[in-house]
Amino acid sequence: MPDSTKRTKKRAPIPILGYALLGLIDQKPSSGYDLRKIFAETAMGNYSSSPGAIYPALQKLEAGRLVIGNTEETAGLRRRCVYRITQSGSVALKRWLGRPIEGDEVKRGAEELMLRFAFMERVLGPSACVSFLRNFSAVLSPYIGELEAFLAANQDRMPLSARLALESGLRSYRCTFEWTHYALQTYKDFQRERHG
Amino acid sequence: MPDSTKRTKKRAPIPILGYALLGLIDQKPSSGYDLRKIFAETAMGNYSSSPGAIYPALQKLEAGRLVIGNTEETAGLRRRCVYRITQSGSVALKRWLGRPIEGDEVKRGAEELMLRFAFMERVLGPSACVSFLRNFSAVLSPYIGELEAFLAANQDRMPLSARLALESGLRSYRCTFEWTHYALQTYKDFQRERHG
DNA sequence: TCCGGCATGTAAGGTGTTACATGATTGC
DNA sequence: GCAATCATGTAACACCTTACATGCCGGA
Repeated sequence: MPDSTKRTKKRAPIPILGYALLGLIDQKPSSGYDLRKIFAETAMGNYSSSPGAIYPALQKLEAGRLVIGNTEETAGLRRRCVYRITQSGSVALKRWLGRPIEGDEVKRGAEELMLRFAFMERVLGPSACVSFLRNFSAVLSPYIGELEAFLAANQDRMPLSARLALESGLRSYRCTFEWTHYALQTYKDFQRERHG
Repeated sequence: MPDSTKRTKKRAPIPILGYALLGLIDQKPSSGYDLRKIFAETAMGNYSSSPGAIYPALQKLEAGRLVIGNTEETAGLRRRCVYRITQSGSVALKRWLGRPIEGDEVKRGAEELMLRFAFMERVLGPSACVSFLRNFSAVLSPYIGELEAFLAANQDRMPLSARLALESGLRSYRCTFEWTHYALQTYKDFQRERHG
C-alpha cells in the first residue's frame, strides 16, 4: 500500500544562512573559518559570522549531503575542515535561486532576494538574472502602490515622525524599484557588448 | 557586605517586538487582539502578528510591570484583556527612544531605528527627533563611504549580478541618507510654521 | 613563557514560527 | 445548528546569540 502523500522525498528546509553558506562553498571550497571571515570582513556582514551559528549550519548541510567536509591534515596550524558542494547541494542551490518571487518576500525585506541575486549569475546565468529582475520589478510595483495609498489615507492622523518613518520605507521601495530598471539596463548593455 | 556589581536593578532586556508593543500601548491602551490587527493591517506588517509571539511578549511585559492588563467583563463577546502602560513602562520606553545610535545598528538594517523614530515625536517631542536625524545622518555617512570603497576595490572580481546586488545596498543607504536631510528640512519647516 | 592568531566547536538561553486548542457570540 | 468572527492561549520546534572551551602554532 504505497503512500501517495510521500511520493517526493521530504527535504528538510534550509534556512537563509544555510543557503548563504552553500552559495559561498559553491563558489570556492571553504572551511568554517574562511566563511566566518567572509561574513565578518566583506559587505555580507549582515550575516552572523558567529561560530555558534556557522558550525552547526555546516554540520546540518553535511548531514543532508549538500556538502562534504574534508579534514586536511596539513603541516602547520590546526587541522581545518574544507567543505565542497555535492551534486544534490548544487541541485538545492539551483532550486532556491530559481524560485519565483512571492509577494510577501518583499514585505519582509529584500535581503534574501538580494542574496539570491548575488549568486544567481554564476549558477543560472545572465538570462535567469534578467527574468528575476523583471519578476522583482513586477512584484514591487503594486506593493509601492499599497504603501502610497496607506500613507495618503492616514498621514493626517499621524505624528510627523511616524509619517516620515513611513515615507522612508516608501522611498526605499522606490529606490529598489529604480534599481531593478538600472540593473536590467546594465544587463542589456552587457549583452550588446558581448554580441556586438 | 554590599555587592557593588549590582548597584542598579538588573532590567531584563526587552526585544524589539516588546518595544513595538509598548509604544503602541502607550499611544492607546489595547488588547492583544487589537495589537495583532495593527501588525496585520497597517504598514507595520513587518512585525509578526502571530499569537505565539504577541501573547507571550505581552505576558513578559506585564511580568516586568511595564504594562498592566485589565480583563474587561463586558457584555458580549469573550473577555478581552486591555493593557495600558505603567510608569516604569513609560520610563523604559523613553530610555529606548533616547538611546544614541550605535554604528552597527545601521549595518543590521534600519528597522529598529525607524520604529524608534516613528514613536519618538509623541514621547520625546520634535527636538529629540531632530537630534536623532542628525545622529542618524552622521552614522550613515562613513558607512556609505566604506561600502563605496569596498565596491571600488572588488567590483572587477565579481560577477555582474553580485556587483549589482552590492550597488543595491549602497543605493538603499544613500536613499536613507537623503531621507534624513529631507526629514530634517521637514522639521525645520514645521518649526517655522509654528513660530511664524 | 605567555600572548595572539588560527580553527573548531559546545552550552545555555532567548525569540520567533507554525500549528493547534479553546471558548463565546452573532448571523444565517 | 453551523459557520464566521472575536479573543486568548499553548506546545513543539527551529534558529540565532553570547559566552565559553579547546588546542595548535609562532613570535617577543
